[in-house]
Amino acid sequence: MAYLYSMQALIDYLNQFGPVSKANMDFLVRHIQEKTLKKGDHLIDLGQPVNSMYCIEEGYVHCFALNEEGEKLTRRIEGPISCWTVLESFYDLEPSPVECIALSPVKYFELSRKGYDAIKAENEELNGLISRITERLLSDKLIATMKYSSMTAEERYVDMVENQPDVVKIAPVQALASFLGISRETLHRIRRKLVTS
Amino acid sequence: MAYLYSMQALIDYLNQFGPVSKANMDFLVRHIQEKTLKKGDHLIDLGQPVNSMYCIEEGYVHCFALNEEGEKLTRRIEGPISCWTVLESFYDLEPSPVECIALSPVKYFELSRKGYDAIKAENEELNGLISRITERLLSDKLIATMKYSSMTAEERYVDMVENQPDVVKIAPVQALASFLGISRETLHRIRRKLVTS
DNA sequence: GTGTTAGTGTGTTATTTGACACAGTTTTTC
DNA sequence: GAAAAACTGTGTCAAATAACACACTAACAC
Repeated sequence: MAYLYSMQALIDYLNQFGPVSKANMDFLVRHIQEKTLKKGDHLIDLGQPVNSMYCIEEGYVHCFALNEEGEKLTRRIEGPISCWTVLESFYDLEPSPVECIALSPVKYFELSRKGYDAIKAENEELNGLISRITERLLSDKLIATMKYSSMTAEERYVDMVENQPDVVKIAPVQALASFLGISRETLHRIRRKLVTS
Repeated sequence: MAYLYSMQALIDYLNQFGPVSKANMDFLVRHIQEKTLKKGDHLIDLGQPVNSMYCIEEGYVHCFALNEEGEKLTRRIEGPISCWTVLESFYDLEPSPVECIALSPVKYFELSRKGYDAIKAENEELNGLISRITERLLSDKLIATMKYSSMTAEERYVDMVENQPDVVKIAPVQALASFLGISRETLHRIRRKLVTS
């Protein structure tokens, strides 16, 4: 069985997490769907349960909650290539507190909860792989979040410019500012200061 | 085999995460040590690798990093009863970026990495239990951290007063302020405002 | 117990930030 | 491709915050 080029990228990504037999990888991949979004399409709607995990292959999605005034509070801007979901909804079967919309044309992989459960139940090697991936993704995200929380907005912005330059380029200033926890004016001041210094 | 009363509390805590046979629970518990700290004792030293997971049974520990000026930046204040460790050190075998010191007399349980690995390797039920616990603790912590990051310092303080009143009582104002990401003066203003209103 | 140190309450001042305003630009829509 | 909508840059001003200063209190060491 040969894979589409794009699926091969996902397989390479998954193989990072430890050895898996060809048969098991085939089983896993059969549960994953490749989908696309046009700019502005909704990946996740506010208030709907999130029953899938996602892995962006191309493009970016903007995930945000809404405050009382209807302003978008950016939770994350996801791009290639990492697996993610809306944790509080996926794990606790709650309605999603966030809305996710494509900022650009997007190609992504989707694994439903049903597929996720089937893979975990299939055999020991797959169960172990999924556990390792889940733990690694959760702990990396937590470490990154804690690191970010002890930095100033300016330090976080500089970190993003260095580590996620594509996100900084493509994301609307308002979304970026909201993600950094500051107003767009303050982000503007930071940018002005950084270019002149 | 009868357990000490205190160990029974830990067993009850672990049983929340799913059914485990008596034999397996015995096996698990044999790898856990109960220890104590006096106020001011170091649980984790800065720069040392963290090779254990902890579960506080009584008392509180203060975990903090130091900035360039040598000021303590509070990362967490841990009390009964939850399992935790210094993730970035435990998972990546790095030197600990934080120091953990007892704020009061402390009784705690310790599970070494060696014990952790032995339990995971013992059999399927224990491996599954450890995975479920790890995933649940990581995802809960991540959800809480993300929730906190979208709140103001005042909202976070009110949340702590409601959900962790003991921590608010026992923690030094400076540590609490640092945890909330504000100066001790600002925390003082928030407190004054809340009592008078 | 007494001196020393660490921690706390609170006022004043300087800095930073957000809110607002508005013109200029880009993107969408028909 | 013209009109509308959304977004961005930038100045002014008001509010919030950190920095500083210092008196006061609690904890600790001897």
